[in-house]
Amino acid sequence: MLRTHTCGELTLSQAGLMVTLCGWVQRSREMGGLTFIDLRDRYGITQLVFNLEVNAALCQEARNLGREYVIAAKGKVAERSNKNPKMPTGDVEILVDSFEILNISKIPPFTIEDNTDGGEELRMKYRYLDIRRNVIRKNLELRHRMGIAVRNYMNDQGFIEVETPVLIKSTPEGARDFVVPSRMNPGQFYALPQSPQTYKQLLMVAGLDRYFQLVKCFRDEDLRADRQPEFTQIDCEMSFVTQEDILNTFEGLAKHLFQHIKGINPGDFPRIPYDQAMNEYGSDKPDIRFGMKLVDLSDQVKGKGFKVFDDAGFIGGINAAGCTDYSRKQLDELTDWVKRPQIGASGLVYIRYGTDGTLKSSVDKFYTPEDLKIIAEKFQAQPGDLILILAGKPDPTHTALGTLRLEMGKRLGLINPNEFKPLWVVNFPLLEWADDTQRFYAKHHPFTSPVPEDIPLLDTDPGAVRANAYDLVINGVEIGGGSIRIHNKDLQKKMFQVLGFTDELAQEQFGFLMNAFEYGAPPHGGIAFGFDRWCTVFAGGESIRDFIAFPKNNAGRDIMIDTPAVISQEQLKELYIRIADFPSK
RNA sequence: GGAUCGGUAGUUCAGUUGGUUAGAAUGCCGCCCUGUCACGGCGGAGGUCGCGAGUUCGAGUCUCGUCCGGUCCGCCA
Repeated sequence: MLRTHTCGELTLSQAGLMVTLCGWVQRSREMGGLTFIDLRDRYGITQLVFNLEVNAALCQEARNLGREYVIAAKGKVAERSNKNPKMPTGDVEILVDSFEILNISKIPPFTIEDNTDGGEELRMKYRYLDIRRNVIRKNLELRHRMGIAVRNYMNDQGFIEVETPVLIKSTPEGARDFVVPSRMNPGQFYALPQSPQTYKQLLMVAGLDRYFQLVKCFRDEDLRADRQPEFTQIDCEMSFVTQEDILNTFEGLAKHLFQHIKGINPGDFPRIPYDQAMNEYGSDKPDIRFGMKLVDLSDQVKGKGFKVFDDAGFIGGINAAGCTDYSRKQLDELTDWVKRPQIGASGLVYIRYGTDGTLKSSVDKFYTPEDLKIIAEKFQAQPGDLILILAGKPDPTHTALGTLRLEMGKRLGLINPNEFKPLWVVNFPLLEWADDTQRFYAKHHPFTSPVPEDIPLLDTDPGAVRANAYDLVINGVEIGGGSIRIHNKDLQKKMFQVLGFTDELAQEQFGFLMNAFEYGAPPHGGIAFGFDRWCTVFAGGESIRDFIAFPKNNAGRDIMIDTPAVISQEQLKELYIRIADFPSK
């Protein structure tokens, strides 16, 4: 070993000891006759001291050390005359006898500090320097502890971790697949898994009973702050279980993580049906850290001559309590905000409940003070409150109100970043109708079982069929989701029919699964959690990129190694691939 | 596919109705300083204002195009 101790562990109890430390030069301070160097490694920072009077040559050498030089320094641990209570090693320093430069460094393009001056792009380009910073390193350490805690809990519950293939088969449903050409099978392609879904079901047919895996998954879709093309799932499946069993088992996992990582007991998780989540929060992943629930006004406000409301399929609002000081200008700004294409509302109606008890609205032409009073009562509004109302088609208006609710919650400071409110959303619809392609799509995935009493509806009213599916939501973030699966070949076949698959296509794509179901498939179900997101939520982070060692940017590029990149003609030729003309950049 | 914000010193940013030599902080370099720890003091270097056209006597500033980055909608079973 080049070192005897780390830079984070020396205290007064080691005073007098000869030690050797290795690390990076964080910063040096020259005081004329004295030179101080902060030496940093993963574990902390220890101060090195050089005294011009004691060893002039060594002190001069130390003054030539630049930021991020890597050195090994040998010396005696000494009590400081001026202690620094802000750092764990602040009681001691090393009186350096000798040091060796293990490597020099160019001046880093940004400062390696908690509050770095580096922008996002630069930090990504020099990610290995970014990871030297406490912030990112601590994120990766949190991720490590989370992974260990997950494996411990799952192991204790009798789950076994099984690795499933990464080179699999492309399927038409769901996200776009990343594909990989096969040299040995010209013209044919593997796909990278969007999830190990079918494999874990086959492991249930195989009798493994309880499976889990911390596994990389891949989706070739456009990215966001919370979406990467490759990401990690905690993928789980169990046999001989009901939905109740799964919710209990994995509420246990979540509580275990809350306990061991955050040191908190979140209590039992509420279970909210999908319909209720949409009606009350305008979202299937509600942030229930604050109220401001949606209020349905559809029955109250029609027939007063206001055409927008009379023509709307749904009129609803929220009570942004305490916004009485919102000026006309702010309300106009809020109106523009909801009219942005991202939200898509056509307008915003407000009712201001003045502190003097008067009601003033943007639709006074159509509604008497008495009308407004009745509306205000529906919101349980108090003097000083501000009611915001949107109208339009039911689904988009609920969603828009949900977005407005979150925005107002943020603006009013109702969201406590240190609070955690997990919940289950249950009873999702099984299917979703798509107008453009005129067919149903699986809301979850095509292996999700319908609620048994709704199975007859598959023939008469597929859109009304509820699924045995559930999501875990924490603070408005979808952490995971799953379902009880179909384990019956005929029902699976029926499901593919409803989704518009011909029997031939279903057989071609998923024949291996349906065939397996003919050999004694047990009832089973499971769940998968977004591991990166869970880490992000626990740390109160904004972007999952800060919890991934080497993430991709918005365009799916790794700007550090500069990929994706073109490959050689020789490689293409081996793969029988010719690049077609494409719009040049 | 669409919306929107940004690109100026190594870095993070400011830059007025278009007008002299483009600024600040920090970092970097040099000198001074024996108890600093975001040390301090003095001095210095450092710019293709992303790129290309256009308008203008004159463009960091206005227009168009383009590239790059951030956020969001669509998309993400």
